[in-house]
Amino acid sequence: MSISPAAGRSATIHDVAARAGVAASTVSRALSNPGRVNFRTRERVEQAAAELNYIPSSQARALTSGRTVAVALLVPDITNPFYFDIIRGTQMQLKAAGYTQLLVDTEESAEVEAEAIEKLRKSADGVILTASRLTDDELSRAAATFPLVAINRGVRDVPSVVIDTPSGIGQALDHLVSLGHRRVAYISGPAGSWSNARRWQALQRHASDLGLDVVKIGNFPPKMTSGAAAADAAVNQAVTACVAFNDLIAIGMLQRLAERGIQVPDQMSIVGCDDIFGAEFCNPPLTTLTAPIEQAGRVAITMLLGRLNPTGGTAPRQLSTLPTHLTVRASTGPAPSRADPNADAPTDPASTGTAPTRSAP
Amino acid sequence: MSISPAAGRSATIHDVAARAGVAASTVSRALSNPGRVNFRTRERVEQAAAELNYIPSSQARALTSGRTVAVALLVPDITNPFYFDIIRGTQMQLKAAGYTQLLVDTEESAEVEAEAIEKLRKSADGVILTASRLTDDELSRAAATFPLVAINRGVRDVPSVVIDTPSGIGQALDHLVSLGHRRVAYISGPAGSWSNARRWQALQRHASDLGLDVVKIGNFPPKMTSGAAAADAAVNQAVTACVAFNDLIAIGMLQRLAERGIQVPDQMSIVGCDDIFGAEFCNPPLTTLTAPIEQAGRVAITMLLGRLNPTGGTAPRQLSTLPTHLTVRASTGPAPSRADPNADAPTDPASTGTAPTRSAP
DNA sequence: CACACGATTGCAACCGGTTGCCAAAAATTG
DNA sequence: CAATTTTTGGCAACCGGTTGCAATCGTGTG
Repeated sequence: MSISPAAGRSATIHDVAARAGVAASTVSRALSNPGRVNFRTRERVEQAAAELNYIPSSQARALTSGRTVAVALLVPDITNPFYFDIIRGTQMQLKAAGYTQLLVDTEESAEVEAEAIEKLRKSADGVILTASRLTDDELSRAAATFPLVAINRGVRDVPSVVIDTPSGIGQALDHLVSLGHRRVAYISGPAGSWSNARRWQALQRHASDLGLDVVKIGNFPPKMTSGAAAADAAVNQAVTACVAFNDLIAIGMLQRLAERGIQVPDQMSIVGCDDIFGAEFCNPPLTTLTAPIEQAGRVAITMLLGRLNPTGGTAPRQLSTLPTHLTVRASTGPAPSRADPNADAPTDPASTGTAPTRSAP
Repeated sequence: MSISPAAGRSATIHDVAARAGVAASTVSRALSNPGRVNFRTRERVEQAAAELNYIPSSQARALTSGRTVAVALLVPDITNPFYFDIIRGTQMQLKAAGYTQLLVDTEESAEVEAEAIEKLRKSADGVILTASRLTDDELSRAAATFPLVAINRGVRDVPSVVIDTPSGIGQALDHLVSLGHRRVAYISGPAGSWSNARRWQALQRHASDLGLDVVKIGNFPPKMTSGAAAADAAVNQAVTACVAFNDLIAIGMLQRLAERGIQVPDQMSIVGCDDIFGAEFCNPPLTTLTAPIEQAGRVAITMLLGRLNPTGGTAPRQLSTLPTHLTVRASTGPAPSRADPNADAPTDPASTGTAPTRSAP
């Protein structure tokens, strides 16, 4: 080879320029703006680049063009398998578009989250927020000055994709009612969670439509370990079925109930939310609200990239709602007969007193 | 405020310089090299920076300093929960050190992997390779020119952290023997996998020490769906126990066996590998080789950062071996009596012919 | 044959920092 | 008090690209 880059260091645009016998600017144009240079010149440049194994520095490019070709994904807690599917979905879509994914754990903290967004402003072209802890106000302010898409958080003026669990909740309740349940508990997730609030709300509304008796139990961190306390509380409340904020808690409950010798679904039915990895093969397999989590990630990226690279014409959608559906597996079954609703639980003679307002068919 | 940055755009080092009444270079030094500027000057600069909410551009900094403060994690398939724990472990350690994680899916392809490494050379300070598909040669060549740590792949001159499954395999086999098993199958993972080869090797060695009869079944992709074929093959081979390449396959087998009405562990014992999320609550809970996966991720990052920021003195370790141990749960049990070893499987009268070389006590 | 215009390509400034080198200022020394 | 150090801070080059503007060249046109 006649001209080669300084030993060791990887080739720069100048090396390519020297080798092709043109100016650096021409190389830049030949590679990123073909048509702006002569056909034959471009060929020479391309060959030189290939020979030198030239890879443009995304850093340097970002400096002038302002585009980093990277998108950050903020999750509150990587530990939660729910986010795995989102990580996966976004990663796939990003890769397809040639973008890089920056993964950031915000530790369930609004402060860390806000700080991360500020930092990312320079090192990413946009951000996906999952289960944001920011206030509505902070959120819409951030969205006004930086490309941003929220997942599972609906706020005015913030593009978002939300998973329509509320409608799924209806299906879940119908299912439970059809199995004869009359008193169900909602196992509440974290206090600040938007999704949690929505689910509880939907559950209340549907329950009152159906004349169901509902109680809300706890606010629990969304972890498997919360399941134990939740399960205990549930049997103590003498409900025959529970709808849990998410599958993690639900699976934790399953474990605890098994430990206590309480049969699922014979003595207690459990419904989860999300249908995460594991819901299908836990014991018993979990009836749950299947959410298109991975798709949510993909859609979020599509929305984000849509506004990063506007293709004229149609403005990108502001809100995408993804449907859920109930997947019935083995953790739900007919309500136990009144005989001994909870052989194992602390006796509570009043428990059957809160009779359903609607009589059985 | 007297001097403020051009409306809208976020503050640059020059804005800070202007506001503090010093040169940009002074600001740079004040912030990154205190001690090089006067105490009072530094204070002024810091205050100006704070007032302007100045955040240095990592891009620009990377351009001159060469350090991007980012580390890439290459995984062959984000779909596999095994990597979730690695993602988590690396993410945690990186965050603690102020680094950013770049997540890349190499699609189980050596080519994509090599390409990614080349790209990353400029945009990351180092790379963690999990289950690399590269040849030993490519790998050590890459490691020679770029900070790199491999997980579960031992190659000369390539810093790596390997999980010592082979020794765990011994424990698993002992366990099976103590339960009376005499003929076990190894459910093989992907053909090219280094870990798979090691596991199979270790299994053979230990089996011959114990006088066990072993067969290798298939090469299966490391997915749950592989479990069905694996399970069928296993019952067909008239073994009473299986050690699977990983938990994913093992769980898939569990499902298939349940489907066919074959009792685990009464008719067939199953041992997994890795102890991924889900192994604990599948049905029955999986006996498996618990691997410190998350820790592996953390250790890998520690090694990598160790060589990125040499602290004089001790050269960083080249190889870190993490122990595993057998976690016995409910998927293993006493070998079925000879009566009807596989009521459900195609009859194979010769199956008991391959008697163990060592007689029972 | 002079002039104009489009296609190409080079020059140079700039993106936002970092850093070697030098000079002014302050402190130390004889 | 002059000479010598030591501090401190500015200048300018540079990292690896991008891009506005101008120069060059070829050719169509009047």
